[in-house]
Amino acid sequence: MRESRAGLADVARQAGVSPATASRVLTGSGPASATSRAAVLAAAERLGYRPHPVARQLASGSGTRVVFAVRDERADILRDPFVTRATTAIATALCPDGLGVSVRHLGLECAADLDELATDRGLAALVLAGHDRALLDALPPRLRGRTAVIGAGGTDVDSAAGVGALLSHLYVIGRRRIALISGPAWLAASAAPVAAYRELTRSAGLPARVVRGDFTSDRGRAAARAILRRWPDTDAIATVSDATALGALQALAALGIQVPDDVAVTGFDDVPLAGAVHPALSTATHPVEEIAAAAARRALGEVVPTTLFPSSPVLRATA
Amino acid sequence: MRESRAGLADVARQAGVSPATASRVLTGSGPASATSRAAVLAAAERLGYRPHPVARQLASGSGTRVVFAVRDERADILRDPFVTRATTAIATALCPDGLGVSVRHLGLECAADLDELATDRGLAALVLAGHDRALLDALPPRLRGRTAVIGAGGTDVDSAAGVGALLSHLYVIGRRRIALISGPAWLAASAAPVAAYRELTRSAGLPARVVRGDFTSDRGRAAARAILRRWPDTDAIATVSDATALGALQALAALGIQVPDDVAVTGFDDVPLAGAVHPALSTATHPVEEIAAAAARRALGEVVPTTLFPSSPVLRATA
DNA sequence: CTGTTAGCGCGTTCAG
DNA sequence: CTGAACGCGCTAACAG
Repeated sequence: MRESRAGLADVARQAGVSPATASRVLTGSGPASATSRAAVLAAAERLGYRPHPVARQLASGSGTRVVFAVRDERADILRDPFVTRATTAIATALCPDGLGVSVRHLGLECAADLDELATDRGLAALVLAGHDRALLDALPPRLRGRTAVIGAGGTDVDSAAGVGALLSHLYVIGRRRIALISGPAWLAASAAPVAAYRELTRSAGLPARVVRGDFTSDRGRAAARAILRRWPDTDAIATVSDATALGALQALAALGIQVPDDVAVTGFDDVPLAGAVHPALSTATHPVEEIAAAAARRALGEVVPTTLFPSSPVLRATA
Repeated sequence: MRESRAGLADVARQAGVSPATASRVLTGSGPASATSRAAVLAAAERLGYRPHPVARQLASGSGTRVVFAVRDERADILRDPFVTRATTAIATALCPDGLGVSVRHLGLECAADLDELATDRGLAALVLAGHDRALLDALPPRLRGRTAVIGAGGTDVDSAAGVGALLSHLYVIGRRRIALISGPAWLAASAAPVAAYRELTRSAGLPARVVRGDFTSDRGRAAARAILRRWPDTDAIATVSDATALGALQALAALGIQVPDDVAVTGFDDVPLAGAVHPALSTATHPVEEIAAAAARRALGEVVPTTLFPSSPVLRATA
């Protein structure tokens, strides 16, 4: 293996053109005759040319890192399975491009942090999670066009359809008194699943039983207890997060209630070990890796078709 | 808010010194008189100076990203809770430094990949997971001193002590026929827990029952079944991964065996939802965030005291 | 201890 | 379509 460095200058010399031309060919920006293009490409190939990412970024003014900013009340959201999985997905997708990811927690009030991020000269793009419509509109100009939203708060996954499918399933297996543990109030995206729920209960003439949750298992536990205290005949509990569902499962077990015989339970997200618990959790799965990678590319300015990713039910044992 | 950029030159001018001096003060490298130091610091503060990470990295020759390379047979190890959590921890720790992290999967045979990483000019440091002694010794020279090892395969956490503590606990609560589901054979670090196990069983005169696992819940399920088939009187199953333990729990439930009454179970790692399952998993917890951050800093050349991080038992319901 | 002089490796104006 | 400059913002050698 050669002594590592083959610079753009080397390539240009080998190809018999100027560095400028070589640059144009290799970055695909700017005109170049077929002849010189071929020569440059060949030379680059032969020399095993690998552009120096740092130099390129300095010259072009683009940054070197994508920041993944997660907005939530709690700082330990950074341990959340969805967040860690998305982070890794972005970090994996960007590896070939020589870009890295930084993660940052943002409190609910984060305008100042966004301003600070806007002045970060090393920032190539921003991926936001847990966001609110208002904040997106108030995004600093420098961040506009370099930002993509992901996950809860985003519009990337068809969560209404996912929750809807799970609810339908509960109905199909005969459940008629279905309760819902929803998402936190501050999250705009919490509305869609609730709407889907109200739609079903209204059209099927079922009672509406909604308790607010917050994506934690503790809240799931408490919410499940509250539901059964208030509506003892509940025969199914739908949630919008696996953690919540697991908490609910714990509460039910403690009360000696059989799952799914007495009460069916559904989660949402399909966390890595959702299928490994007993009884195995029925939930909705999402292509988190693809979603995160697509968001990162879009934030970087690539034109990625804005597909609404599917939310597919995974029926295991709890429902 | 000012028009964003305050360059080193501006700071130097304001402070009445040369850019070089300003640089020396701000990077802490090189001599500087108390007078000019104060002046520079004050000017930087006043101007809200934020160094341009990319320029700095180009000039100093350091890279912009830390690569987190995970070696494993399966590519979906990148979805493993430990890996995703470590990734996020590194990405969080590096954010203030303007550095990002890239993740990459490495097969068991990865010498070529390491060579390629060695020629990556954007690479600031390498964090390795799932590594073998031999590979570390064969590390390309360019990577030497820029690499740190983490997690399974590393020597950062006192896993022998953690497993030992869990095993002792099982003994203390009266278990006398304890089986162990170990780690995969190719991982050097799999040896320590097994050694701790053999130590206990030998000194306490207990039967040794070891079955090989691989950190997956599927294997945990199969291994638990095998254990009970072969040694029906087993009253405890210790594992070296929470996923494995959850799989074992599923198998036990399917067999109608009560946990922990009939068989106690212990995991290892304390994955995010380990306490949210029912029965709540007893396991050993590790400061993954600190471990990962420390590894990243060490890889970057910072002198981080080489502490052996603790592996602390968390006794919940399964043992 | 400090200022001056050179680059780091590449993108990007401009003439031609 | 191409080449010659210049500059990104900062650090690293050297002299002084």
